[in-house]
Amino acid sequence: MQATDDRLVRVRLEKLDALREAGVEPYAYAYDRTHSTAEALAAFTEVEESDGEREVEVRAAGRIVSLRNMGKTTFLHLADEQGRIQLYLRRGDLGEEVYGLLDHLDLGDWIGAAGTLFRTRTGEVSVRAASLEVLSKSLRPLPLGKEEVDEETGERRVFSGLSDREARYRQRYLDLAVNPEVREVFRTRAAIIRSLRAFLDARGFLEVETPILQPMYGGATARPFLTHHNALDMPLYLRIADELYLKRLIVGGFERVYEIGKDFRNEGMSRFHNPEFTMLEFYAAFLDYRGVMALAEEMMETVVRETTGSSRLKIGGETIDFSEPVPRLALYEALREVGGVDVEALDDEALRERVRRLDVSDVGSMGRGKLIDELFGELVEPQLIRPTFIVDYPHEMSPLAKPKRGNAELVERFELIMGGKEIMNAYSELNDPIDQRERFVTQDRLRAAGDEEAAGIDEDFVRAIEHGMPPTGGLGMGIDRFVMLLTGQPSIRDVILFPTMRPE
RNA sequence: GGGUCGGUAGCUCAGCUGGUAGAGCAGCGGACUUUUAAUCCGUCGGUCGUGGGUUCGAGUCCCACCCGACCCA
Repeated sequence: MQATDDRLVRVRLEKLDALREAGVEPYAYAYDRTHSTAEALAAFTEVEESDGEREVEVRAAGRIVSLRNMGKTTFLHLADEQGRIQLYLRRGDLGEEVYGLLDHLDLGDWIGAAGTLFRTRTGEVSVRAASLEVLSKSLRPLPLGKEEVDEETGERRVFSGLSDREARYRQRYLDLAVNPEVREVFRTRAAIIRSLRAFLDARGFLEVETPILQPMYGGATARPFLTHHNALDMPLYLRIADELYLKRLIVGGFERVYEIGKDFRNEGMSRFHNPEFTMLEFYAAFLDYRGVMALAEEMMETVVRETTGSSRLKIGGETIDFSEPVPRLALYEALREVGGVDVEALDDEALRERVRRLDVSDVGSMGRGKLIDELFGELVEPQLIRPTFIVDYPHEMSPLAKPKRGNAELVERFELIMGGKEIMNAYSELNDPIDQRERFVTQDRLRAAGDEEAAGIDEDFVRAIEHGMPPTGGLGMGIDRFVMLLTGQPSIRDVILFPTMRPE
């Protein structure tokens, strides 16, 4: 296994030496590029369509991704970030010495070439090279697949290549280098985040950064990662949510704040869960959850349109038009109509029994809120492919949300479910410090009773809102899952550049 | 944590009921001055995930473990 690897590397090391002996530095410092491959192709087409006479000179640089040596002539493809262009090299043009460098070049090497553009007999726009420079010699083979472009459909068919998922995640550089469509996913991811920022910035939100290392965790129900600060000799947690710090900023007088950053949850991994993931949270003074919902709806439509070019998007086989209003459905109603369970008609024990039937572990320790959450997750969520706002959650499940006006059993909260998964979570933020303290105390009791997901009492947070927090609406959104939906990727690992893996 | 599937050459894969490992691509040598999955001739390359076991003989059967994918908790 290692043997072939070593042999391939050795051959390339020999070529490296050969280049140096020929007086060529195989690791260049810079290259004066005039055109990207895409720009070169565009420039040629432009000339061709106008006068058709003028010669176009280009200096292009990239990685060798295909190589066809025909003796005194060589064809190769040079790939840069956005595309590729063919190079046509002739011994007669380059001279013995420069053409001879090709003997020491391989797939995967970075080179720069200058020359004029022309169209080959078979119609491909190519660079007829007048000079050639080695920019970086590769010592390991890239798992490049051969590919064929279908003349009629323009579709690329790749033969071989890198498809092993484990290798793709562990050595993402190879995945990116060899599979251009993977680069596209991450470009779209960046565009989505840019679009979210622009949306919030334009509406008066201030982007802030709050601590990732926290002396106590909170703002969500999840198990945290624990670390230790040596100089202070104290435990620190990696945050599970930004919420409690962002609301402190609302107390401080910033009326609209948001943060996009990593949260960390020490839980199982799956197609939808990575231990570290990216979350957007925003808080806006003077809005309740209805105001947040309106904003969320507009934000979603804007981002979908800006990043996919259309407000229509295909999710789970259905075409969804994000310019249409998102339907709202009360949680209990959803459970009744979609899940077929009338939660309100069941007492705690009957509810527990109903959940037990779903084959859920640890039913015994679950409170009513958690039981309802389980039922929803099992029976309703997977069926909600089209975006749907689920509203009005039980009080018990939401220790940071305001009671619902007219029904103190419920809180003013909504989740956006889409593609069968929770994407957003929002509420009218609890700003009554006395109520907040009581909720924390209840949570603390659950924790003492063995609920590892329940948080403790954050005294400083209570103290902060004792100083007065205006009515505020807040929202959290899982960026990774949102990107999955917008890019059609089946696993969260396909939208995280370096997903968490066990060591090799 | 449980179930299913997978881990064989650098990459992508084949290897039937156990008989001592193969292809394509990449590599190496050669031919070829408009090729494009270039072609043609020749050639190198493997502790078959790891460790045990069964057997005259294990990539193949059994056990344990490691890594991954998918499904379930």
